[in-house]
Amino acid sequence: MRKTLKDVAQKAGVSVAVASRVLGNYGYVSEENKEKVLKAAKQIGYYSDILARSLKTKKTYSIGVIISDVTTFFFTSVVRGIEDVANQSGYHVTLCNSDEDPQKEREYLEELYKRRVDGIIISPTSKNIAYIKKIMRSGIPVVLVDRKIDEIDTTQILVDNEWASYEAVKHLINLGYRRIGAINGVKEIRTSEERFAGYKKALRESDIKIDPQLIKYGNFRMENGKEAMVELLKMKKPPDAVFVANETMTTGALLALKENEVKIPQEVAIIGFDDPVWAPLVDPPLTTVRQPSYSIGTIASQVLLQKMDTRGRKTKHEEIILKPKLIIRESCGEKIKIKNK
Amino acid sequence: MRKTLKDVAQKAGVSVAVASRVLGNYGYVSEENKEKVLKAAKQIGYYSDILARSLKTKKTYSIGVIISDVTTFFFTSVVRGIEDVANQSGYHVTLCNSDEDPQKEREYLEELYKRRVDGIIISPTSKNIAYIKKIMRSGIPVVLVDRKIDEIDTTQILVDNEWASYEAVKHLINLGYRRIGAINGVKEIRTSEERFAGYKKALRESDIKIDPQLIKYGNFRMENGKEAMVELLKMKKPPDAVFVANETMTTGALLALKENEVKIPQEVAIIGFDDPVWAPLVDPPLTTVRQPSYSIGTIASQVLLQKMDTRGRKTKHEEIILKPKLIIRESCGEKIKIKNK
DNA sequence: TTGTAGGCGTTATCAA
DNA sequence: TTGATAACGCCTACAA
Repeated sequence: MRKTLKDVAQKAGVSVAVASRVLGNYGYVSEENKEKVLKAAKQIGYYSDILARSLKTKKTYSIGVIISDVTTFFFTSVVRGIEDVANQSGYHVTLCNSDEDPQKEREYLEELYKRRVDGIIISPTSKNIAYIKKIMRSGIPVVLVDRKIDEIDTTQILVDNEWASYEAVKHLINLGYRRIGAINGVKEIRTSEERFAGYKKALRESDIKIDPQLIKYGNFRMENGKEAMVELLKMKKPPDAVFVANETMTTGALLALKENEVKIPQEVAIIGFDDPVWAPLVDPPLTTVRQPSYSIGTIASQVLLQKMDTRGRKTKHEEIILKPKLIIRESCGEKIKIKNK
Repeated sequence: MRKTLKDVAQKAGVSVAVASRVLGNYGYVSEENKEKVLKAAKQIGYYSDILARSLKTKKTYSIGVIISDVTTFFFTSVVRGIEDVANQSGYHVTLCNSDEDPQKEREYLEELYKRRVDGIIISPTSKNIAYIKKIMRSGIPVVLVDRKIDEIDTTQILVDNEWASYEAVKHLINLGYRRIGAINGVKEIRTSEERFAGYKKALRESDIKIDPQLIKYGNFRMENGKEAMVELLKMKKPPDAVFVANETMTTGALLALKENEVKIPQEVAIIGFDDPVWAPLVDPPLTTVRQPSYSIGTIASQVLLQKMDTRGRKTKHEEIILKPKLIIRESCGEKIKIKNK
């Protein structure tokens, strides 16, 4: 059976209060008793029951993380970042995949609330804003990552999406591409909007007409990227370059290109958001926008830890915006050179 | 402030017992009171406190999962499998990355124990066997995945590693390769041993001498794979094919080949364990051993759920062995054809 | 069908 | 310094 404080106290011949004090490392205890308790605890293999402790102290030393899908490189490294700093401060993280599904997101939020996590880090859909606010009001600090939500007054760790995709598309334009397609994420998500805005801005700036036919929307999933790319390829006049707004859709798009034996970049150039480990290995090495994903995680964790310390104080809307980086490899080639060949 | 059952009861004008009964959905309650309670709970925004409940019921409805690294495709999909079925039964999973570090593994085991998870799924190092047994003895069921440990009497969801790597290496031999290198995982892990055994068996069967110089060991990490491949390439007589024992090391090995501009498979053929989404996209498309990772997860979860139901009954050592599949793409080419070119 | 009250394992107050 | 003892929020005999 599971050992309790009472067992320890009995074994050590002291009261539970004393046992609790030495094991909890607070209050006054004589050296003698301290030793006795420690020894007894070890002997019977006692481990404190966090449930009971939390019930009493109102601290669970756990934080909840809700992201859309651990399966991607981006979130995977955000999570590692979060964990690495949270663990260091003695916090445990419980992870939830919302799969971009507001319903699931809502359920996980409730679950985390019920489990009394001390704080939450979330990459939110835009459908549970009211509930997130409610949770915050109840005293649980929340930090947003990756996706901005104006209505929520807390710290948000973001990436300069518009700037990054602007740079990416401009890169294509500079290389001589003019018919540039885009495979975007779902419209409702701020991140998608921003990346799309960068795309439009770059085209506009170069006086390239925006052709709605070249613009596709997906749900950030592989299949969507694939389908979108297939549609693009099927056009009478397909694009000569494509900007893809995230990692999984890029994988899908590349798969489509492969299956249709389209030469990259000779027939279609491609540039993707997110820079997974395999980007340099594909054929040809993929030019990408690299997000500082691990840093997003560590910063989010640090900010949250701090908020948990100063609980109660009202938090303001605050944005920490990180700059992604364009990693130029070979999937965009150089339109001009290609033409001259 | 957080609402409690008492608040609900007060609001509904009944006793906490009644409120508890309707919210907990058990026992007798009049329709009238049921409605009143439900309404009150909703109005004040009540959510049960799982901590308190768990303390009383001894059930946390959460299971702990310890794997080496969520960052890999293999574990990522094992975890998705686990979660998908656990969630369906109302269980929550808390995830821990041990990074192959026995110390960390031990800490997480303790943490999960303290947090009173109802069950544990672990892909273990071989250093905490005694502690795992102790946890099991205390009544928490444990299921092992991916790595066999003879001394632990519980269900283990495994993959036929020896057979799979035997098939992989035989594939290379059939294609005409004779100088076949191996980049293995750490020796202490059963999985590594088994994969290495398959390699040896295939060579032996074809009367190919096993050259210790061609055999490298890594810690399942990317850098290791890279270094090992570099060493292999530096040999006066490098291998003409290499078998790599897991995904991350394969990534590293491919990176090394790329950086050294080694042509695959003309100069060195390569075959990797694990089949990440990007395998078909690399240059050339990678021949791999695909493990049924998602199934490993779902099965582990199902088995664990069942064990949690029949708690107390003593469990036996039992192995569920799944067959991986060789996915032939182009990274092994055909030695003979290459020679004839 | 309802309500009272004790207990889950800890922490923490207060008197000794 | 120590030890009773009252919470923490919930469940659940048991009595009514």
